Parts: sequence; structure tokens; C-alpha cells
Amino acid sequence: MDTKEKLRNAGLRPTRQRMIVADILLNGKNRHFTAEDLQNDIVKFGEHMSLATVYNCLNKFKKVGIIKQVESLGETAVFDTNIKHHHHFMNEETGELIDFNPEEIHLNKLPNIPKGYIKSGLDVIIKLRKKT
Amino acid sequence: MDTKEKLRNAGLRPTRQRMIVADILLNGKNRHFTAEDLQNDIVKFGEHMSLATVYNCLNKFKKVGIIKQVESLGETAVFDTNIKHHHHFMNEETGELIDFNPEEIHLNKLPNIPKGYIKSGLDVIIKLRKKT
DNA sequence: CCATAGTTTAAAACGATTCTAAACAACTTG
DNA sequence: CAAGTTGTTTAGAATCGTTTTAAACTATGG
Repeated sequence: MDTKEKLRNAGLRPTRQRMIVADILLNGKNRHFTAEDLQNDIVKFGEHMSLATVYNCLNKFKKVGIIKQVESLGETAVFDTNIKHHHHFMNEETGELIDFNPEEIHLNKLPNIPKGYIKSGLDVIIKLRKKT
Repeated sequence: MDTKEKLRNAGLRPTRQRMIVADILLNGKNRHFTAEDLQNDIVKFGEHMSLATVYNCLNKFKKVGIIKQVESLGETAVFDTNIKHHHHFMNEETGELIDFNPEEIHLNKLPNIPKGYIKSGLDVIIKLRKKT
């Protein structure tokens, strides 16, 4: 399936800019990147695109599920008076956090730590929605 | 132990502003809050403080371990071409991410979901440091 | 008290992201 | 394929959260 078709299947107009981005991103290899990373890649690719367009494009791709955005707890810093190690429930709609203790979760198999690294922490976020 | 002593024990000068913040935060009840939330509380408390000071203060408190900042993956949006459900290793020093599959982690006990909510997701972040 | 080093502040600077509004390009219809 | 509609791109401005600047201020140790 070529890029144009991929975009159409996703319900997106195959514009010049989206084709470029799709060609760079959807080559089978997975990657993590910021909007600026991608803009740099676009330049290396011999093209140019305004950062606003990069964002537009990524947000559309995200909306139709071609890519994901890595989970983060939003853009503003949240502080916590609970200094014991603990995990969080997060209300997806509001961003509101609720603590839970590490004893309430049991992890008995953990992935192998990549070579050359040691584990320095582990955080679990359980996302919640209001029951309807 | 009074507030002044608490701050001194932590190695911080007990300034007027820090006393106010400590009095508001360290009352035994845990809470999540942003810098702006706290500034509003300070106003309700009948005091005033510039937002820069609120940030300074929270960052110092964080540094000495009186409070924590809720984990987040930094301030810039990170996108991911891997759209399957997966978790992340994160290099704490660089922010670099590495995926791992959900099968590589076994969660056999999960905390009770708060009343009125349903679980809509679960993310694990394992933080890494370079082995020395 | 004095001197020093640390702290507070308003205002400016900053970096990431979104918005604006105008030019433009893709799609639909006839 | 022409014309009109609708969606997209863009530069530049705007916004938001946070940090820096530089000057006034304050806690601390002698």
C-alpha cells in the first residue's frame, strides 16, 4: 500500500506535507521523536515545513491512530506532598491524581533491563474514566 | 517540631515565604498541586507571593526532599510510531525512551479502582541509570 | 551591628505549542 | 476539466508554564 493510499484510508487528505511526514515516519522502524526532531529529519530529507504544520500533521496522525503520543501527565508541573514511593491513578478527563501504595500492586515478572543500565525507579499510572 | 525548625533541619533558611508555604503544605494531609494552585492558597491564607518565589520555594523543597514532583516525561511532547500498547524504559539522565512489551511484565495484583470509575489504561515507566 | 551570602521580586526572557488570517491545494459536482 | 467549497499550510503573533535577570531585601555568623 503506498503512502497516498495509507493516508486516504485513514481519512486524511494526502497533501504534499503529509506524504513527506508519512514517508519519513512509516518505514517500519519504530521511533520516539519530538516535533522538532521530525522537522530536522524533514530538512535532511531535502524538504522544508513550518513547525506549525509539523504539529498539525502529528496531531492529525495521532487522532487517526497512525502514531501515538507518549503518555505524560500534562504540561504543567504537579507537586506532591506525599514523599513516600507510590503510584497514581489519573482521571483521564480532568488530569486529577489519586495515590495508591506500591503494596497494592504486585509485579512478579519484570522485563530485562537493557545492557549497561540499572533500574533506578518504577512508576505505574492507572488511567481512569468515570463510570457511565 | 515547628515550621522554622523543620526548615532548618532541611538545610533551608526559614524565610517568611518558606514558612508560609510550609505551613500550608505540611499539615499532614497529602495533596497534589501546581505552583498556581499553591499561589491561590497563599492568597486565601491572607498572604501574597510572586509566582517566581512559589517556584523557587517548591524547587528548593523538592531538592531537600520535603515534597516531590510527580513524574512526567518532561515538558516537550514525544511522539511514537509504535501504536501497539507498550510500556517504557526511560533513561533518567537523557530522557531517552525504549519500548517494552506488556507481556514482559506480569501484574497479578492490582489496586481497587476508586468508586465510580473504570480503568481505562495502565502505563509502566521503568527508570534507568547508566551502570557505573 | 556588619558583612556576606542567600532570597525575593517584578519584569523580561524563554521554549513548546496553538491560534490567526490569508494564501493555497485537494476534492466534489456538473 | 472549470468552479466552488472545504480543508491545509504558513509566517507570525499569541499563549502558557517556567526560569532568568538584576536589584532590593533579609537571615546568619561573626
